[in-house]
Amino acid sequence: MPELPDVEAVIGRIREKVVGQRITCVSVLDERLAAAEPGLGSLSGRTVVALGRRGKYILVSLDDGRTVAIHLRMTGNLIVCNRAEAVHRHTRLVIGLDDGGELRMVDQRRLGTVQIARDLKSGSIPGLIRMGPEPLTEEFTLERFRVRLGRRRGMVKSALLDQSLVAGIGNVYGDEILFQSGIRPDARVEDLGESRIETLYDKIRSLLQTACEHYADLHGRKDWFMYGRSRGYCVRCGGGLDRRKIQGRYSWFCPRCQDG
DNA sequence: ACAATATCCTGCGAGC
DNA sequence: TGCTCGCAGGATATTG
Repeated sequence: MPELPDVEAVIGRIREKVVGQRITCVSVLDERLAAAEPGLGSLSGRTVVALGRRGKYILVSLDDGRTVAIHLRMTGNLIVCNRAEAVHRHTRLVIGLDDGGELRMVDQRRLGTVQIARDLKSGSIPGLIRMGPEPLTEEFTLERFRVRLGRRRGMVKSALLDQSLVAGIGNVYGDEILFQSGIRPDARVEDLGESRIETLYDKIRSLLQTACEHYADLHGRKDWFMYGRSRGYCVRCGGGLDRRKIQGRYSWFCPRCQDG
């Protein structure tokens, strides 16, 4: 489920209940998770000093300088609840907290990952090494976007899904951004032209910003492409949507409203 | 360099 | 009822 705004929402929901807490115990309920990161038990006794985000990664900073990088992939979620509460069927990791609460990672499809880095900058988390600029910060400038986009070819949707170009965009927000920009997902990057590149840049920023700010109301936004996408029609012209498989997943678009 | 495909997983609804 | 198929808001490796 999570793209940049979703990851932000998860962090916002749990931050106050986690930061400042000392970890009392760790139990890994999924063998693959345990095998991929054998050091999870060593988190016991440490205190969480901060919660952050890089791309779609949730970064948990500890008092010993280490960072736990959590990626929720398709179905992952983080919740904080009292230890007395029943453990949901798909719970893969439980981190006990000082105050009697528990941070739980729930992930139906088990594609989510948890990795511990001794030092975030050491490059021990492969997915973070070539992570592109954060779209909602000043490091993501039009100029930088233009240059990086200019160096590549192929379909625009592929470019948006590439985390090394811009961090945090996924399949759904990618479609939304392209709809707002009036650009087809299978348009070629090399054919875009200056004005469309600028539009794309603006929409990436404005859309992600709006989605983060009004995250709770997103479901009811009937003027969003996402709303019509799940129903197969265009929220602007009312016509039927087309879809095309790009990067192994479907991109939805309106053939009338997205011409470029 | 890019595109298509397979892979990692589970579960849901559609269609037979 | 039960089966198979396609699909799901992700990332990566491999092959053409």
